[in-house]
Amino acid sequence: MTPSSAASGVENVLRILEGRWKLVILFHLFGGKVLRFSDLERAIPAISQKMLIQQLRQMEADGIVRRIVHHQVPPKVEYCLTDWGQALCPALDALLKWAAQKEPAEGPLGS
Amino acid sequence: MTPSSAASGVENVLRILEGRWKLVILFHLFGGKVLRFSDLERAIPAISQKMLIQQLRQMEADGIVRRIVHHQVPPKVEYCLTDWGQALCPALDALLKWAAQKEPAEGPLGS
DNA sequence: TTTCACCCTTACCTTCAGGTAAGTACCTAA
DNA sequence: TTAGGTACTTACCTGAAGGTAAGGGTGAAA
Repeated sequence: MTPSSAASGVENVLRILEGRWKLVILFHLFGGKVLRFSDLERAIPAISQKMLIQQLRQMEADGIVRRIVHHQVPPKVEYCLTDWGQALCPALDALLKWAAQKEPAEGPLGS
Repeated sequence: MTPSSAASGVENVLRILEGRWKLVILFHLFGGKVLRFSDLERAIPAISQKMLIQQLRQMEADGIVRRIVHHQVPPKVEYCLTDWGQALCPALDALLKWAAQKEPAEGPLGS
């Protein structure tokens, strides 16, 4: 495994997580929660409808979010995580723990 | 811990890793390797000098890369990872393992 | 006096993620 | 006939990341 191949493997993962709102959505759905489109709008007031649907569609295409359509009037669409999406939790936790390890005394102040 | 605060914690980590070349540089330095500027240029032929230095400087500012200047002519500058930078390895591994877990049979083909 | 290796720095341009604002389609209720 | 709720879609704009190309400073070697 070369540095480049390892890097591109991680890049593929990051590409799934990148996007201004994906992590927020993800954390709202962690724990098996099932939310409607309008629930997510309310939970994330700063997001526009365009962005919300765009991020959800990408996450669905990536296989971390499942979309459930109920054919009703008015329409009802629910979103939840796939098993694979749920499995992200420990990996993100590892990143958080790494961030917490940082030694504060590292002033790079020398000229 | 709210979904938003958890998300922003992870976002701070991703901000360190984002950047077209940072992961490639990171994987070239993993394992305690110490490389000169020109070594990195040779190792990553597609990168421009501007990008190489830009990414290295950001990684240095983030505290994952250490820069060692030898005052010589011609100049000699070496780069290696900090302890904290090395500690990223297992966290990235967790992401890679997560990616490997993905079930192939997930065709979202229904209309 | 010109060339060379090395490590950057600067100016300029292109691309694209993400933002705003408005429109669409459907049926219900008044 | 009009208003309203829900889940999108579309058009347009902006800022920042990243790309290219070129310059700069040093001293040894030729």
